[in-house]
Amino acid sequence: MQEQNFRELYLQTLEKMSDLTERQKKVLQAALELFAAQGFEATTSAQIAEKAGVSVGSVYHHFPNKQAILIAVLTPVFRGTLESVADEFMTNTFSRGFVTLDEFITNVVRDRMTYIHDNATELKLMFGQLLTNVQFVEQIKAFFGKQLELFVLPTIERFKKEGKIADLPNEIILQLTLGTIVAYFGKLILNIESLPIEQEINIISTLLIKALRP
Amino acid sequence: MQEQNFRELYLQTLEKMSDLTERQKKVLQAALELFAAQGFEATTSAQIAEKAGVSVGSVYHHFPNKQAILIAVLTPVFRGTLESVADEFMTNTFSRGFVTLDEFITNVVRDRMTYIHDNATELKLMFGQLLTNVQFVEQIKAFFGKQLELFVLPTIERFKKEGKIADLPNEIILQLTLGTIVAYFGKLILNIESLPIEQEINIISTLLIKALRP
Amino acid sequence: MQEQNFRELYLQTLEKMSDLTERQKKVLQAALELFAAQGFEATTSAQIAEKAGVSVGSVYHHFPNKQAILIAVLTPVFRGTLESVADEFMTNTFSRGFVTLDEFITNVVRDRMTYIHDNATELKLMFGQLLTNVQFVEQIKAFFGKQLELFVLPTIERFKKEGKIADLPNEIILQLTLGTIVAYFGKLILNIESLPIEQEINIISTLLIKALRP
Amino acid sequence: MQEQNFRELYLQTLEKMSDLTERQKKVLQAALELFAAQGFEATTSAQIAEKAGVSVGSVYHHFPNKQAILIAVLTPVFRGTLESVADEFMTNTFSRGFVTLDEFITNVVRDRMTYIHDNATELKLMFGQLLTNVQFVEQIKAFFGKQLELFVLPTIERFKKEGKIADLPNEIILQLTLGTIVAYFGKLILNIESLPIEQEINIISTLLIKALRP
DNA sequence: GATGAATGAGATTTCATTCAT
DNA sequence: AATGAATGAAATCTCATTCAT
Repeated sequence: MQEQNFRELYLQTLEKMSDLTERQKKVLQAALELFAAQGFEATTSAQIAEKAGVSVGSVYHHFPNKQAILIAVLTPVFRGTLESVADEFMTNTFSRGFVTLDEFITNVVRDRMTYIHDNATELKLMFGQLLTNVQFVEQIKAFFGKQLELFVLPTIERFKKEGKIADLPNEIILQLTLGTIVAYFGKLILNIESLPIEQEINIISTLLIKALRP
Repeated sequence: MQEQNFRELYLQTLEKMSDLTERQKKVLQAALELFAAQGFEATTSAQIAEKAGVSVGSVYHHFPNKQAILIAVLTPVFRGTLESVADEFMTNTFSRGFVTLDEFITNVVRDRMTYIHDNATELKLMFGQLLTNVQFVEQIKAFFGKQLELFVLPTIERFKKEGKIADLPNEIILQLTLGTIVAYFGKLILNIESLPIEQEINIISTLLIKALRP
Repeated sequence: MQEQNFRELYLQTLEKMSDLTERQKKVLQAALELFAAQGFEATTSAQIAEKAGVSVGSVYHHFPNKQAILIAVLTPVFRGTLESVADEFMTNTFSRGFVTLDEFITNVVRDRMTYIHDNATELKLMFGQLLTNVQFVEQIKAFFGKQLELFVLPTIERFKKEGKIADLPNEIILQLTLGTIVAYFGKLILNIESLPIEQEINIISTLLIKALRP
Repeated sequence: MQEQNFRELYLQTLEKMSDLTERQKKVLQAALELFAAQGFEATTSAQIAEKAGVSVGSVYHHFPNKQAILIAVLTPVFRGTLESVADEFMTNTFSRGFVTLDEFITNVVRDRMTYIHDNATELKLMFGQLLTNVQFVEQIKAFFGKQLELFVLPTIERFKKEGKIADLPNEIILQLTLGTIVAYFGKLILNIESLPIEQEINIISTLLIKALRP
């Protein structure tokens, strides 16, 4: 991966992402599934073209190279995973003016676990990239850090002040909460049977609340 | 990846793993680092040879193909990750006949977090394979499942009977515990600052104990 | 380059060259500049279309293929370079009934150096083709040979008979004269500073006259 | 042609040029002939490999890309064309302490025309590159300029001081001399019959001497 | 006529693997 | 055993040309 071009390609790609043709969407969908299943390097242009039902030349007519396809695929995942934190937190969780820790935790758990459940393929690709793509790690960290600063940490601080949550370092609270939630993704990947998602959400929420209560 | 040969190659490789020459160790170390950093597919034989300070021909003299190198690298990781559960659990934890949940949890957390801390590179490679290597997933599941059946679950059951732990489904207990522990690996990967490991172990243990107490 | 079609394409192209649309002229101008700067092979249809400000499809609407564009571009160059010899020689030089070698040489030098000066791009393309395009070489030779036979050599012979020029083989006279003139093109290509063209013409003419005098 | 890398590739290539294997020489010889006959862009790796009697992979084992082959081919041409000016001028011409303009001109003409006669293929490639390769033009100019400054111009100046040569601008003297000599190359390219080379040298020398005498 | 998306043939390049030394 | 040159199969990418709109 030519890492030096990542940012440049990213910006170029973003421009074109607003109005994708039907064909481009098919290519991206095919690429997403293949990248997630086999990894980026192990996926060939020919496989993408075939799965998308177009010619290889057509793939390259719309995207300058394979890396651009990766970026075009990652961008919505990236946004969906992280920007939605802001949107959904604000609209679903924070904006409702939660008073109890219970409601807060339950909502966060429901929100994120549902997201994981609905977007397992996208997340698989994202995790794969986190392991080997240094540039991507930086982008994720920058974006994720900002979201935390803006939305999550202030809420946790508020709970601390109100004495509704144990006085733990924020990083530990996040490690416990997110770790437990992300472990749900691990179960999906490993194809381990789970309880029905609604039940999972309830039990996990209860556990986390118990752990975090002062 | 020629998946049909995985098991066969694995067995062949195991045989030779007992007495590795100096040269072979250098190759495996180089391969480990490159696979972890770039992924298996993105790593070329030439890179491995160069990093190991040997010729390409030499690499192929000791290993029949690139996949065999992967297996040879993965095997100790695999064992180190999972077999050690047995060893260490039995020698350090279980065999001592713990009576309190506190001691049990604290020991598990210390054991696994220390392992993660000391073997981040190996684990990175393992996670990468978990995402794309179906055969590997099966092996991991089989092995991990057996270890759980043999050592971990009986202990948890014992605690349940003794009323020392909340009456939760085992999978939830594991999700909470392992998720929180594995999140420590996430921090390492993302290069996020942590507390000193001793402190992390203490706080995390305390939190998990609090969550799991009846 | 499909050489077998060159002549056929050439004849087809000639027919259409008399009445070029505005669009076709833009395409040919763009192609001329790109072919001269980068060479024929290194220039893509897309580049021509873009530089001409038209679509790729439009280029192919007017010309059957890339080679036809080359021919359409070369033809006027070809004619401009060689047919003009006839025109200009007859109207400017020969028809005036020169009596002195001085006037003859000075006029030839002025005529050709001015042409080179005004058509450097076209000539660059022509020289490029002379190096690699066998068909083109044949055409140039045939055409050039005819012009020489008809206009230039008779004049030289006349001068010889009149004792106004040294008794040298014609090919040597041409080598000296044309070589020195074409070297002016070399200076342009290499971006080497020259004297003002009027001065160049005078000095070069003087030198050639001195060399060719009996 | 990725022009930004030309210099870098050039330097890398030079290092390896000192000890070429038999196989590399065959590849370079094949490439030289094909590039000269068809041009760089029109020559495929497969053609080079076939003509050299090796596999395509083998070509790329020794040269990182097609451009590196071009550079490796051009370098000796470049050197042969220009460095030899220094060597041969010094050993054959200048060092003999010529006293007459006649001997000087005759030697230069013989030296360069013989070189052209013996290296027409190499020169064809070089001229082709001069037309389209900006980087190469710069290298040629720099090198050629230096050779002129060091060897040729001082000699011309000496002749001027001694009153053995007409008082003309140096650039004009070069244009006349080199133009006439290079025109010999033109004849070869156009496949125009010449006199026997010894005779050509004599007549051309005589003409140039006549033109340059005070 | 005009457009530019689509394509397929082919070019460049990569790389795991083999093999002569 | 060790080396690294050699190879062929396959991957990425390019581009002249076609064609539906």
